[in-house]
Amino acid sequence: MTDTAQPARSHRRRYGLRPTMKDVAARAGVGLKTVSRVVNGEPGVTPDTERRVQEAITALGFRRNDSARVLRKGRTASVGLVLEDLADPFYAPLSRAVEEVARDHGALLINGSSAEDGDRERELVLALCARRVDGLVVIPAGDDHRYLEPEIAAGIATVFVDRPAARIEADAVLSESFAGARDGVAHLIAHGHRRIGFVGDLPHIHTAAERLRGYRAAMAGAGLPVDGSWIALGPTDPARVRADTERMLAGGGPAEPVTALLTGNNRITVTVVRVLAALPRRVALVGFDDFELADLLTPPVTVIAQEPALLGRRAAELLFRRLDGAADPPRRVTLPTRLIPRGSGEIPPQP
Amino acid sequence: MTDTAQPARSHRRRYGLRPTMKDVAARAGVGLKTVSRVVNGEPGVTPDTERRVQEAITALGFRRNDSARVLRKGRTASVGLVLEDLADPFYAPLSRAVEEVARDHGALLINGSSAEDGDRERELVLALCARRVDGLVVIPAGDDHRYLEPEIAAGIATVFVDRPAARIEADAVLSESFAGARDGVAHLIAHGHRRIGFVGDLPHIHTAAERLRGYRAAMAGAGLPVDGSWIALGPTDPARVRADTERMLAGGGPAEPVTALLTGNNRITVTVVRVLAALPRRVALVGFDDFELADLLTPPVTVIAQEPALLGRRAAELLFRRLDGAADPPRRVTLPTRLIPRGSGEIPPQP
DNA sequence: ATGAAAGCGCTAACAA
DNA sequence: TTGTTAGCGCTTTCAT
Repeated sequence: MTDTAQPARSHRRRYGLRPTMKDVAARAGVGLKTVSRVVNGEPGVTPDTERRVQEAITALGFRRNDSARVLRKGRTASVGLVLEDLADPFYAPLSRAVEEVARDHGALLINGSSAEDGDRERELVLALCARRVDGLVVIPAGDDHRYLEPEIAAGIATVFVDRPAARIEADAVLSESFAGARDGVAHLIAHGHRRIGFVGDLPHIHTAAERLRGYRAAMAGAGLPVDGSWIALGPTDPARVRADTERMLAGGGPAEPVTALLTGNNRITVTVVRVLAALPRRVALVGFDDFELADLLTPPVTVIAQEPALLGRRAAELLFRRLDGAADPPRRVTLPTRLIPRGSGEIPPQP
Repeated sequence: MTDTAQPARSHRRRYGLRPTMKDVAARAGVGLKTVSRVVNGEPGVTPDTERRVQEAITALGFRRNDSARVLRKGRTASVGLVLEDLADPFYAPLSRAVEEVARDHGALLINGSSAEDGDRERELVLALCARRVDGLVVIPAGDDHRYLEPEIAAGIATVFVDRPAARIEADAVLSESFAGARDGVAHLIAHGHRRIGFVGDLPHIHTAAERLRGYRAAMAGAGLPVDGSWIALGPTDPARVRADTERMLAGGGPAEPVTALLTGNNRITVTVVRVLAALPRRVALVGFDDFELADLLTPPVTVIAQEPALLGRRAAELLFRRLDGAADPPRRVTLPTRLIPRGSGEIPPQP
């Protein structure tokens, strides 16, 4: 028996009487390298030897230690994904798509939520780098990614998605936020609205800024003035959105209240839908991002749809292209959005 | 300069001119161990030496290689999560909660989707074990988890969540599927229904079987017969659910059509809501799992709510308790469900 | 306070 | 076909 000397091996982990290749080799009566060959399916082992090794493996419950393998080979066959919130219905399909592509390339996915906090993003990214993930897909929260420069220089491929990197050149896969928002507002204008509000995300977030720009462009393009009170930017949490929206709809200031709204993302849209549902007056609504059940609400919600799964897939594909050696300069891929009229965006202005 | 000899070091990774502690030590003019002390914040380094080491670290862009560290220390400070689908709105908060707890314990989360396929689950779990994750949280898809025995024996703590392990004793955190379904059906019966259908998941899935059992128990408890055509089990994909539901609502057989439905999970509920929305006749509905916007539909959907985030948190907490050495026998934690009446479950029977 | 040596479990290079 | 040796980058142990 090999495993009787337990107390003497106090340097092993508490539970960890993990057999190693050496143990397997001893048990099978072969050399270490032969075990390695069998475990990795390399050629040059007689069927008979292979069988004996396999037996030893199952008898001992051997499982190759990938940490050691990684240390030797340099590649971890894993990629990191850093996003804002795993539980956000917009990011869930994105992360699923990244996982799918990673799987096709034999890689595991390690992921973490930054909670929209730049410091936490940095901490997470660096932890992933310390683990030597082969590559990173990042939905950035921070506003300065120079901390990634040494990592990228050291060979950790990095692709940003949904928002571009700040202060460094890097691959990015984005949706057309500007054009999408502009088209959404133009759609409302085409339906007769002249006083249109925008409830958006924090302005330092790239997509939020772009969508605001799109909103302004559409208004300016139609020669419509924009009152300051028609724009409410802030965190996505429901209380803030609710308060801002109610304030905007109440009017009260010198300007008359808006008759239509553009919302900056799916979380905001859902909260605004709740506010509007409780309102006697009918207010038109176009929401950025599609969301489940939008078509079954009353009225069904008109949206500017992105394809989160496609964002994720494209980002991951680009990442693996880099890992395969593609060395052309950083590229920015942009995916179109699509306006889906469902009802809420076609409500005419009501006083 | 230290990094001029690039071509000679062909054994390094393509990009990977990663400085090591040795490089840092050379540059700072100190010993290797001193660098290790600084990097890990261990005591016994003069402020002056520490400063020199820090300078070398930033100058070289050094980042500790955690693979090597893991190899030495035995612990990876990471846990694995295997679930059915990252993008499922039920599992997203669960995985988020696991991540949160892991983070509190300084661990990273590695996760993968099994796509409800037992082989893929096994493959994923074993890949995670090979990476020597400290522990695993598993939403099982397979029906035999004996393959995990050597891993668990070797010290990889494992907690099952949402569904119990099959054919092994292991920790599990579950919702009360039986009682929840039974109460949901009892609710429909209390509102006058006598012909109630159940549209559920594949019967080999533990929760699906339990919910079916709950359905039957409630019907039997009220002395109501159950026609075979009132039960439709199968995969969650919309086409199947739609077809089965339409068939059930059409009646057509010897039994009269059902006047109310219990649906077995959130994905199924959403599809059934779509079917019912297109129907002239009003059919009562109670759905297992709460879902976003259920309260804004017409009618609002009565649900049996679980708390996915709590499931995840409890599972992760139990996992880390195990990792901290808790060695009591496997336990099964059960969380209650809550019936939330919103309208669809209170519709009286219509012929 | 600091460093030298050994070795974690594996793979690459080279013998036999 | 099979085995031996060196060493991946780090932590541990033990000297100094």
